[in-house]
Amino acid sequence: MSTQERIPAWCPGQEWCSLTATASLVGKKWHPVIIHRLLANGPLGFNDLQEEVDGISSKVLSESLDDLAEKQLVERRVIEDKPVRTQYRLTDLGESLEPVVHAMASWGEAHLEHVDDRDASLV
Amino acid sequence: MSTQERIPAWCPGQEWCSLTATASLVGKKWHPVIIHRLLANGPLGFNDLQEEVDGISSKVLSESLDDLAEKQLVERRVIEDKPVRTQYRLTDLGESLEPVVHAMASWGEAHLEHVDDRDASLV
DNA sequence: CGGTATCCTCATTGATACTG
DNA sequence: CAGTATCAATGAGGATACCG
Repeated sequence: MSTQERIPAWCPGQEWCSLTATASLVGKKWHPVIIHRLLANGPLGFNDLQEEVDGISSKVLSESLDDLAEKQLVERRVIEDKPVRTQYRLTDLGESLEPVVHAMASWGEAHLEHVDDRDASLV
Repeated sequence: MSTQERIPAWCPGQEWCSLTATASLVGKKWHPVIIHRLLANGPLGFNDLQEEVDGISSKVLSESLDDLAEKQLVERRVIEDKPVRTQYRLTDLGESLEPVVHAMASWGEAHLEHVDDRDASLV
């Protein structure tokens, strides 16, 4: 994979390029959740993962996993038993996102929870 | 602002809700950059901010700031001099995102830089 | 079980121009 | 300086169905 795909073309070499590049990974709707689930529950099959990430369609999950695999954050491993199984696991690079995902989750818990105090009708 | 807008409706009360909620703030293309610039360079006027965030159109900057203000991460302050000036600054809630933005920027620097070693034609 | 293939809708972005 | 208006383009996401 080339830099072109990792560093967006419109990013004009600023100080914050790496920030937006990270956002383009972690900012996708389902990517942080998928990473979070794989961090928590180890390697998972496709359908297991779909249940973990409740609400995602198989199409979007498939596309997300393709994207994550292309970015070398997730590794797809086919187990050649019968019936054939598939496992998705984080690569080392993917696991290295743990602090980022953790920071995001922590912030959400700390700062969105007290919003619920004002309007606890949901959640 | 109600919980409905902060916690996405499709988020089924899972463990990772707060994660996706954070992602919906920090995952927007320009939001982390705007926050980063405001963290680094204090209060800024509209046009100053547009220069800091090189490449953003005034329309998108305006919309992003509206969004950030609505989420109480950024405060808009009109200075009633002549000519009228505007200042955008982070709220306390906005500043509390510093660890998240920092984690994202650090990860990007640490893990995208060595990609450039393989293809240093850009950046 | 582990996906593709369609089709559709809506959100986001961008370019450009214009205003008080 | 600080935006708004308009319009076009893109693409992410969702619903559903189907396949080996």
